[in-house]
Amino acid sequence: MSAASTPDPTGAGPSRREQLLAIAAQQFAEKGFRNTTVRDIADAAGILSGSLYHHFDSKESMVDEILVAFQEELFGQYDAILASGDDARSKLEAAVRVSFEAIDKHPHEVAIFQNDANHLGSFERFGYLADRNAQSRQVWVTLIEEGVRTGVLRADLDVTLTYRFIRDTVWVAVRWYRPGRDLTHTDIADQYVRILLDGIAVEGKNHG
Amino acid sequence: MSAASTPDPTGAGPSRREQLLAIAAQQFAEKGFRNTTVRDIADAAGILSGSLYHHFDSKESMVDEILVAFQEELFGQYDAILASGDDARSKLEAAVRVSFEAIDKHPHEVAIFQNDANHLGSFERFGYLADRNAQSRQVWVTLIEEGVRTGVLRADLDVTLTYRFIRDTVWVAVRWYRPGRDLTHTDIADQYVRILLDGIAVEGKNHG
DNA sequence: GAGCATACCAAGCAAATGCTTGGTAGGGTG
DNA sequence: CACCCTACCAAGCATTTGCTTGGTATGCTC
Repeated sequence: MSAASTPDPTGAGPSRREQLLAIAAQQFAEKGFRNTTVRDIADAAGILSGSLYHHFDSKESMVDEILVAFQEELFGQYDAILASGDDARSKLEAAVRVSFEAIDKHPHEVAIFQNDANHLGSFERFGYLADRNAQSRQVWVTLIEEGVRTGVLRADLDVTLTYRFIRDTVWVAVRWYRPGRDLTHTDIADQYVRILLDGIAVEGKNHG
Repeated sequence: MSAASTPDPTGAGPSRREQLLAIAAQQFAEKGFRNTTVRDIADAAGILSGSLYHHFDSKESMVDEILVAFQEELFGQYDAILASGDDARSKLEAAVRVSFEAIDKHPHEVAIFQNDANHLGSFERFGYLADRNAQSRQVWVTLIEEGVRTGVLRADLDVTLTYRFIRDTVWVAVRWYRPGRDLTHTDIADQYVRILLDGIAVEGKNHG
């Protein structure tokens, strides 16, 4: 038990704070933010609930820290894609792939975002969630519109509806995708991109 | 106040029990099952929380009644589609349309199912949720496999992945669809079917 | 008008929950 | 050794939550 109370002087591993955040993220993802008690988190960490308040101000500040860190990483990748000189189809594919990679690397964070962003967003403290949501919409809409303009995507697409279709389809996969099973996130991204772009029907059998 | 405590002898309108269930469904859909308190429901109904227990055994029995009624209606429609003599593509389209119609007519029930089925399913009382989930999977997989067999759908489809793609894409729409706005549920179903079957790319521009 | 059913109130209880307070143990540093 | 920092415990408080209990008002029915 002495190891648990010993700080990490070498700085090699994650700090105790980061360890606790990872544990909290898992709990939040599994049960939702409001349904996770500070005692749940503390139990999972092997300490008492009161001890969490040595590291964090509140339960809210824990999710806050979790979400902000994740979003900064994700949107950094989106920005890089937008700034690249590739054609619209390649950029769209890249954005889908980056998203599935995020599900693979940060499943808890994505799940929290999917399940609790709506509820958390109603508090002033989490107003940035709405901003990030708008930013995400901007990324996808930009890519879709560029695709239509350059003749890569069908001109009769409802851009907003298509945006929702892509967004929902990609992120909702966090509900069933589990790393390390038969299909890798790259496999899934491949097939999703294929369905999204070309549909599931046999080519040339399109109805009018 | 006397009207509220007067039963409906004609049998024309919904019973008080049904009224309260509708109010509960809305609350559950908005805030989730566990995050909705019996006082929330009672407040929305204009009564005290204890009075709810004149009508229902528990908070759980309320969701139970809500979910069972909804599922019976939905799966009755799926069964009718499966039993019809239409071709695979028509049946697949019909199933998608019926699902969007369910979102339109019973948004609260669908939302509860989407958000809380996982959590509720861990209790023995709600074991039927897993059964219904399996039943739903069976419906879609049957339709997809028939489509592949009859040459309507691409033979290289991963059936399971395609099933998840369709299921997620359809039901997650409950998150943003609001009845009575610009797009009707029929409009949305049309476009979703089109994207699903033929993709968003311009025909003949398929890569690979 | 006596009996009964429906719909509700008023009050409260036991458990759970977020958070606080005061204290302890152990290691590093001067 | 004195001092301080990190990490934690022990105990508990105020509030919230699901649910219970005993009672009241209203209208229907015979």
